[in-house]
This record gives sequence, structure tokens and C-alpha cells, in this order.
Amino acid sequence: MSSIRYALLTLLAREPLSGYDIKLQMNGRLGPFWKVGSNQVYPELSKMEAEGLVKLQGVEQLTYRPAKKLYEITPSGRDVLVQWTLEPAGVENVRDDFLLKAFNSWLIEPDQMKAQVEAIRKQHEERLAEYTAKIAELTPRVDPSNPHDPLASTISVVDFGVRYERLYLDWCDHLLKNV
Amino acid sequence: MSSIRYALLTLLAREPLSGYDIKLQMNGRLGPFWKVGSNQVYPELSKMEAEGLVKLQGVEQLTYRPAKKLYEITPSGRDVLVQWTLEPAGVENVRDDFLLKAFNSWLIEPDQMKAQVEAIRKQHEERLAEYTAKIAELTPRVDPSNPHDPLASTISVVDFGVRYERLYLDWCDHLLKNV
DNA sequence: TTGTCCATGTAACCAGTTACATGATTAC
DNA sequence: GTAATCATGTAACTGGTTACATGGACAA
Repeated sequence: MSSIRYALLTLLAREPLSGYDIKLQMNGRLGPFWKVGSNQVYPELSKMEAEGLVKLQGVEQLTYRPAKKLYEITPSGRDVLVQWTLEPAGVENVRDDFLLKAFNSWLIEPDQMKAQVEAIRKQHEERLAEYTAKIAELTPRVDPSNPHDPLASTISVVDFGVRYERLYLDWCDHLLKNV
Repeated sequence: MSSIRYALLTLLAREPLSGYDIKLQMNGRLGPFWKVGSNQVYPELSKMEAEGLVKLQGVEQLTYRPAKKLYEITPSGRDVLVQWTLEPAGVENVRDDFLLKAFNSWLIEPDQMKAQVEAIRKQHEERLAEYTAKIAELTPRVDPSNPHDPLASTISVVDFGVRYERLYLDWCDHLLKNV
């Protein structure tokens, strides 16, 4: 897995953002993505600024509020991002505690397992609803004549999320039948 | 995400293993799981031994080879594992570099993206074949009369893997159509 | 002779989480 | 008066990756 560096550049390639904005976009649910903490975002932005991948576009100061530092991507930052995007990717392992718990289901009673599956199923149902709503919101705003519309890329990724949540629900149903 | 501690106990609950065996089982592909390095396994086993979750069952010494330390789970280790398995789980984020690259697809040419998708698709196809073979191998060995057969739990998890790889392939095909 | 397998382990480093700190403002 | 939001940042800790070290056996 690569550093969060590319995740930051990915968002900045679309629009100028502050560290705080980046945190919101990542920890909110624009796609089934990363989480980041402030301790990663702010130092990384400073580093990238020093390396010229990003530059301070301006500071928004609303008197009573802390100053907001808006960063924009530089041409060289964009190059680095494009370069990375073109590098071949590898398969990532799924790391999900619930899979490990399911692997241990033989240790517990079927009723207990059933309760566990139902609990996780509910949470994934909620995510599915969020992703579906997001797709419904974005789809009419895509410009189909533009092969470089970022929204189309966003939808592809959220679509992955929808498919993933559906798979999770199907799998849960399958477990419930066999338990 | 929880510590590898539970991953180690999960494997030891089924059979006594050495640190090396654990590494092989995890980094090989019994399920779509964790990877671990020796630097995590050996110290963690020592810690767990000190806490009485695990104990040294014996040492296998084949003259010319390094001594192999076999650990087995203790009743208290089993308790801890069962307790953890019964704790409610949360939804885990999918963290896959390729999703981030797909999110950047608007930055590159459709042809370049097509090549990227085809490359990752191939790798996921291979994984699917592995998982399918694993299921075919395990299924006839399950004891259906035993509701606590660990093999059934293993199959459930590998089945998740199969479904996941199918989803990935479908999604790739969908991308290839729209690019 | 170069490399891989066996089996243990250590060292150095990078990534990620949780918690804390500031300080004004708004909402309950 | 308590908590949340905005926006920056630091500190301490845990988790994870990569590389290295030993040393005999065996295969290309």
C-alpha cells in the first residue's frame, strides 16, 4: 500500500483544498476510501509544499476563526500523480476483522454467530444506502461528452462500493442460511 | 483493525503451529487474509506465552535444521479468542490502491486506463482460480453432521474471497465497457 | 555458484490511531 | 454550561513493511 501522499494529490488534482477539507472529504464517504488523521495530513502537506508538488494558494481568514490555508496542486505535483496512476497496481488483501471472526465461527454457537452476522449486515446495508444515494446524486451531473470529466471517475469508484456492499449482504444471507 | 494477536490465536485454535508455520499459512492463501512478517510473529508469540494464552508444546529438532518451536493454544487463550469473536465488529474500509488510481482515471488517456484495468483484471482472475480450487478441495472433506467443523468456517471465508474476486472482475468489465 | 528452503530472530523505518492543545462561535 | 464546529498542529503509541543475520541442505 502506498503512502497517503497520493491520496492527498488525488483530491488536490480536482480542486484547491485545505488540510481540513481533505480530512472531511476522506473521512466522510466520497468513495470507499482511506481515513486520515490530522497528524498525517498537515505534516505531509508541508513536506509536499517543500518539494514543490503543492503550493499555498492563499489563506482564508474569517476574523474569529483559525486561518484556513488553501493548497493547490502544481504542474509537477500533477506529473507525479499521473506517473503514479500509470504504474501497474497489485492485488491488495482484504483485511476485515469480521472475516477472521467468521473463520472462528466453529468455536461459538450457531445462534451467537447468527446474531453477529445480522449485526454486521445491518451496518453494510446502511453503507449501501449511502453509496446508492451518492450515485443518484452524481449521475445527472456528469458531462457525457467529456471523456475527462472527474465525476465519471468518482462514480466508477462509488459503483465499486455499491457492488462491494451488495456482495457483503449476499454473503451474509448465505451465512444465515447455512447456520 | 485489531492486532495480529487474534489472527495468531485463530490459527492456533485449530492446531499447534510454529511461528514459521503461521507465517506460511497467512502469507500463503488460505483465505483472503492478513500478511505478517517474522518480526511480528515471533515477538508476539513470546508475549502471548508470557501471558499464558499459548504454551510451548515441544521442539522439533532435525539435526541439520534450526529447532522448530511448536506452540499450542491454552484454555485461557481459547477463552480470549472466543470472547473476541463474540464482540461486535465494525465495517472496515476497503483500501485498494487501484481504486485510487481509478479515481484518477480522468487524468489519463482512455487507452492507458484500459491497459491498467486489463492488468489488474488478470491478477484477480488468478486469485479467483486459487480460491475456487481451494473450495473444490475442501468441500468434500466437510463433516455435515458436525456443526462445529472448522472446515465449514474456512469454506465460508474462502467463499467470501470467491465472491470478492467475481465482483472485481465484473467491475473491471464494466469499466472496460465505459472507457 | 548462485539461489532457495528451512526456522529462528533483530533493527530500522514508515504508516496509522488516539489523544491532546488552542480559541472563538454557535447550538442545545 | 456543555458540547460541537471550525482549523491548525503536536505527541505518544501501535501496527506493519523491508531488510538483514545465521547456517546447513539441496537443486539449477
